[in-house]
Amino acid sequence: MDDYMTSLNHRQREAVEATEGRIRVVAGAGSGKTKALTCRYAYLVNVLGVDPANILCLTFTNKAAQEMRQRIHRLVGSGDYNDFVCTIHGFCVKFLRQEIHRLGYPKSFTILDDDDQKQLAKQVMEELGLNRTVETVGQFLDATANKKVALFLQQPNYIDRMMLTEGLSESFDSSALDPEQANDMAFARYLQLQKKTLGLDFQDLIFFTIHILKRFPDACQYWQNEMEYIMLDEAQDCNKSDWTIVETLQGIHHNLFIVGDPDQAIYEWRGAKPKMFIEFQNDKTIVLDQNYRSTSSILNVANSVIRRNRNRVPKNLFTTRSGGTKVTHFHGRSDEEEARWIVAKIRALCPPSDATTSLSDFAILYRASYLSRGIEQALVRAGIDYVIWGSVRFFDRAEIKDALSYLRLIDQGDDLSFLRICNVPSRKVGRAYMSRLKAFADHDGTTLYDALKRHISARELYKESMVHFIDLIERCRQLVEERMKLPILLDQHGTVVSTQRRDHVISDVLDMVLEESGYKQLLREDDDTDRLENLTELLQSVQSYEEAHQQDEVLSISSYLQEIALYTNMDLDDVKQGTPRPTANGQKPTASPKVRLMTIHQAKGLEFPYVFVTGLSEGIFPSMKTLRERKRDGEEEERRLMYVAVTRAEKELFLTESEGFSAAARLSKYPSRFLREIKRDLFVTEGDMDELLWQESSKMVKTLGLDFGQDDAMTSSSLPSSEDVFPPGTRVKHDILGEGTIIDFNEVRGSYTVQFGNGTRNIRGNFLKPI
DNA sequence: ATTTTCGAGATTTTT
DNA sequence: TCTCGAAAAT
Repeated sequence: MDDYMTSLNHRQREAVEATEGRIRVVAGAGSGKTKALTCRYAYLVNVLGVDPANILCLTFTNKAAQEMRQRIHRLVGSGDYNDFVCTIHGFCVKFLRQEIHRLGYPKSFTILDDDDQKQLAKQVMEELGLNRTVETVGQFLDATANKKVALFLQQPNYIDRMMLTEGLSESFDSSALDPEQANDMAFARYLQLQKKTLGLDFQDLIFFTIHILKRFPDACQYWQNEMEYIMLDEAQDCNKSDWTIVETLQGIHHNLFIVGDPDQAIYEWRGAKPKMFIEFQNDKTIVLDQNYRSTSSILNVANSVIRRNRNRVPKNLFTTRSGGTKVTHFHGRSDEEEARWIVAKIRALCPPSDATTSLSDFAILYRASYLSRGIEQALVRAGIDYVIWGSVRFFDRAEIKDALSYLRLIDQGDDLSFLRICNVPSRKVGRAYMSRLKAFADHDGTTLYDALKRHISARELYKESMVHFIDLIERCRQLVEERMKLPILLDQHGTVVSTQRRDHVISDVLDMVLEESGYKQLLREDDDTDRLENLTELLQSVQSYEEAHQQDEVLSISSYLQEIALYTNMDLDDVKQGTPRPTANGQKPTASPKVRLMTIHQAKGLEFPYVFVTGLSEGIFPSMKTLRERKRDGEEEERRLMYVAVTRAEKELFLTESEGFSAAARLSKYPSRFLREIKRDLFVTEGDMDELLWQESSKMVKTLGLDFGQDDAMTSSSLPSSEDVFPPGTRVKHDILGEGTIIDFNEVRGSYTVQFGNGTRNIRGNFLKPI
């Protein structure tokens, strides 16, 4: 601990020791922000003696929470304490498991993922006869989400009424409605169906938490009291509701420590409010601007990118490590050439025989996930191992969801899991059969599965395949019940002796249901080894869960399902118990080192020795769509994204783009403004580039009306970068006006007031040469 | 009534 | 690359 403290610089130390009150830390990229946070947590526990149960430490992603937990663990020692090191959603789940009974929900409420919501939406649309070509399921869900927000803002007590049967469950007759109303009917129906599943989506987790905090003062006070110290990471990416929760929770102790970087705010598109970080009422602000990550060559590029943003609090990152290899720009004649160059570069820097560099030192970043395609092809051709980081995530895979749905059906018998797997593998039930079954269920007021069980012998429903299906589910349920009755045996030391049969109940049931349902057979017939392997892995992860919770009274299918519910978009390795942890820079210990491909958003918070930022073309990055929809704000956020990308690099940075036609942007590709904004002498260009193309780009941008500069000084590369600001008194020469003296520099306009022989003029820097 | 097949279209970012 | 919907085949 003490060692750790001495390794901090004085600002970091100040942050660690500022435990009381409202503290804000502005932490630039690579300035040791996580170090300060984890160390502060350890300081609270080890030096102040605060109980970890009273510290809330909120992160932005599950991955970040995971890493934070591990680093804290190393500093604080073992113990079951890291309960409240989590994402905001993770906190809400913990909160709601304890408090949601106030709203009439069971504490075992489920969390609805995208697929579940789609399922619900489809059902609603089908019922109300909404044409899916007019409005897709996705659009329907977007609209529903928006309506939910509006409803919550206008009348948050709708949540109270959710559980009352009146209010939302009138019978729906869509025929006599005009389209406008039909939409609201669909919305109401959606809420009604959702309520029936006793499930909350991600947004509900937040809303329900806020609602309970507001409506039940005793609950609110309890939690305010518990949360003696609150830390909030990535505060610039929090939205209004996130802030509401955090500000409410700090209501008694007022110890709120927030960390963020307005220059890395890249989630405004989904409602983040970086302004709330900037305007945060605080007792003390600490700025961490010493960068420990990158060389100065890289940092100069980063600074010269971000200083173009007008809406920003000025801050310049610095490093004591000067020099480093100059940043390289590559211009390809086609996207294939761009990809080939990247691959060749990697080969050159990391020859197969070399032990000093590893393929895992390389990251290839892009604006949108579909851009990985071309690069992948080139990598495959060159025989370089790569992984696409966080693309198709383990728990998002169809076979995993199917398997978990079987488990959920056995445990809960709910409609959503039933709908997902009742015909997988095919039991020859289609739309017609399902609507008959639905009629039975509606009539009885039961779930689909219960209705099926009860009426299977009815003429309309009888089907041999379904008889088998029911039989299988029932046998699984019996097995679970039988096993759960077995007591946990402890010896005199309190250790578990013989729970074999009980321990493995979840994995045994899972195995049984996948085998006997014919699900595995289906995959074997398709020779789908990948998916079979995934199922094996799932089984193993269930087993390790069972082992980790051996002594737990609550070990059950539902506890397992609840545990993984929030981690559904993480890789299996992160969820598995007892697996090796990611290293400090977010790398996963993989058997063979691999180049990593990811979107810039996914790269946030990570660092790599060698970074390629690819697809730097107008319309792709910055993205045309963003520019069109959000104008200048959009452009500034894209620029911050560029800043994030650039600051990922430790040793060397490569910026690549190519000519050709961009299908997404529907136009020919030109070098991105973000490239053109960097001073030319900060990077070298490789590849065969026509200087004219470079010049053309800004014209092209202007014709499209997508340049948001307030005047020419901002759009062209004339804005002087900090290194070459002429101080007042400098003698300069102008081609036409002759020699003069700098009087002043106007930061906003990017121009100098110059005293010439015949009076003063405001002149932009690139028209002036020092004498 | 259900399943299969085929072609077209669309692709940001996350909890 | 993947998803979705419509038409053809069983």
